[in-house]
Amino acid sequence: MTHDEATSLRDLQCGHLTRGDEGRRVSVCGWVAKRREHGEHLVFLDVRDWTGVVQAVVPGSVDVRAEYVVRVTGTVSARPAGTVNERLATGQVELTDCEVEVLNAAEAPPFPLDERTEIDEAVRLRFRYLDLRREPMQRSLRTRALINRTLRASLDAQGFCEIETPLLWAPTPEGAREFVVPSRLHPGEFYVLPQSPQIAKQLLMVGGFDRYYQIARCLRDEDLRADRQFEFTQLDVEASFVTQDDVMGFVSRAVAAAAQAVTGEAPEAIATMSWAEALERFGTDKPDLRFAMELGDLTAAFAGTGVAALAAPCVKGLRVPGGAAFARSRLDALTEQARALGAKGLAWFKVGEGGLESPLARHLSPAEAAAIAALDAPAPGDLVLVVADEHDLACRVLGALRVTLGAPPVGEGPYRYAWITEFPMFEGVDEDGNLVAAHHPFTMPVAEDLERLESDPLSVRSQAYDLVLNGWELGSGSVRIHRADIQSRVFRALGIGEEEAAARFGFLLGAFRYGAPPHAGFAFGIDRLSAILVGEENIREVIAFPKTQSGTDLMTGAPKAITARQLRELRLPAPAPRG
RNA sequence: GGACCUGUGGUGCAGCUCGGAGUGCACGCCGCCCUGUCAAGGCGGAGGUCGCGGGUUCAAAUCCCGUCAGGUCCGCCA
Repeated sequence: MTHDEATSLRDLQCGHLTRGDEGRRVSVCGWVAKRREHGEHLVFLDVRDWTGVVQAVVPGSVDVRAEYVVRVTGTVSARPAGTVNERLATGQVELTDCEVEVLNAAEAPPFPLDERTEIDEAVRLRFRYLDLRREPMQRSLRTRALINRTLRASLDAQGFCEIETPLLWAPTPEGAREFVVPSRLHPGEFYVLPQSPQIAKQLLMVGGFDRYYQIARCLRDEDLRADRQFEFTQLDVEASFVTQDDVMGFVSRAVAAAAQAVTGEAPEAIATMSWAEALERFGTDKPDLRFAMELGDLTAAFAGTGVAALAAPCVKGLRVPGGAAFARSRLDALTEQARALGAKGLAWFKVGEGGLESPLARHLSPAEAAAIAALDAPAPGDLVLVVADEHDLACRVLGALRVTLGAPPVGEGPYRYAWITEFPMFEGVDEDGNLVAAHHPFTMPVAEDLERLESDPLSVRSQAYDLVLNGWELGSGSVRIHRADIQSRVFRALGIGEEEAAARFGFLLGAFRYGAPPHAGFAFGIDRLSAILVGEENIREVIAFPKTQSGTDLMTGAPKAITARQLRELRLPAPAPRG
């Protein structure tokens, strides 16, 4: 305890009473967790605050029940022999000769606030203020606060300056769908809420703040998931006169400090892997390194194969330990999943003592069968899944099956971090035939690839890097383009004309004409890091007031209609009825 | 936009496959009893449009169709 927990109403918090306080007459405040009545002359009250529970012994009846807010004044006493409760942190002591002051009565809560009962999440969200009173939410949000202040301390110590940036920003249509805010003073015109402080922080670099950070709220009007809310929080970092390695160092130190603060253990040094290697070995750009099951390459073995289903530019295999025992229905489900991901099919081979068992087995040449049987670390009783297709698709399909078959829950240790580097500059081509930026259009290409920007753009790598933890993308960053000539070439490659660039990012490009330093940055999701470090698989568990998957708030009822007057002031037409 | 899972007193479940009276369990709630309990105990009681609508059937919590809500995922998330 670094602060004085006493207030005008209390001397100690409930969970902090110990034998050392014996004999003191003290007051505690909290909620009644439990009442155990033994007739007119003896009542036990468990009084709870976030630090824990203490037993109060009341000589006589007392008119309280669960969740009443009380101030209890009593004498800290060692419990009589035989009544010590080992399961309670304060179980050596109790408050005796108690006077109970009811600070507020309470109705019976809609669900029990103990930890034993799993409550439907919709009910928890409707009564979130009660859910927050429960121990798991207390632990999650307080751990998140610890992460926040550890990140701040680390970046402060590394010479970073915390700066806030606007929530009301200008529309820059690109990337994620933006939340729109109508302007009252300028009818018909709009602010947008920032998807991230990306452009603002680059302007801070031009402004001479050579190490900036912010714990920033970001807003994206995209569909929600277990790891995605409309609004989420990023540790946003940008620095000048740095390289990719400098930024990765800053972030690695901050994340390591936060992880150590929570788990008590320093994470091992974060491995670095190229995007190409991650795709080749794990079939994804966010590999879960907690388990093996790496993809194997069978392309050479199947070059010129006679099996039509396996004739493709790329043949990849995945060994599933013990998978030979899978029922046909399970194999069918895997095949279904592979098809849903875009594969034409999924070939499976059960590895038995006597050879391969599969509908395709008798069509294989001996060399092909041997290659499958030898894949990875072969053992009888395994299953080998094979996808033959274009290279990236084959890898991604098996990468997804690898996670389905092998990944533990994300919040389950150990924690395995990885830096993924050398991303492709462009993801592919959109409907109009223009290249699509893999990161964002201000990302610097790898220097030695720059000469191919026009001739072979899809082969150009970028100086972008992701931080991955247990198969979740924590965040990403890049070295930014600070030179107008390179920026023009990238815009041109993306099909963004000079006029369009000026309209969208004019103020940024203008700023870059007045001496932009070389700079680079990163941003990672504090919601995701917090969820993983507290052992949850869903970021709603580390957010005080989250939205449902359909974007509603079950407690406030948001979103809601606004009044006709509000609409008039904003010069917005009343919306047409739904349907 | 799409796929799948879930919905039964305040809470958590069972019942649904194979239709037969809202049947059951635990917690909570209300009343009474109880001087060392701590998931206290004992006795009694209240509490349900089985998410909603339609269909099949002599009969629907159960089968079928639709719909709403919550969740997981695909698309989307530079």
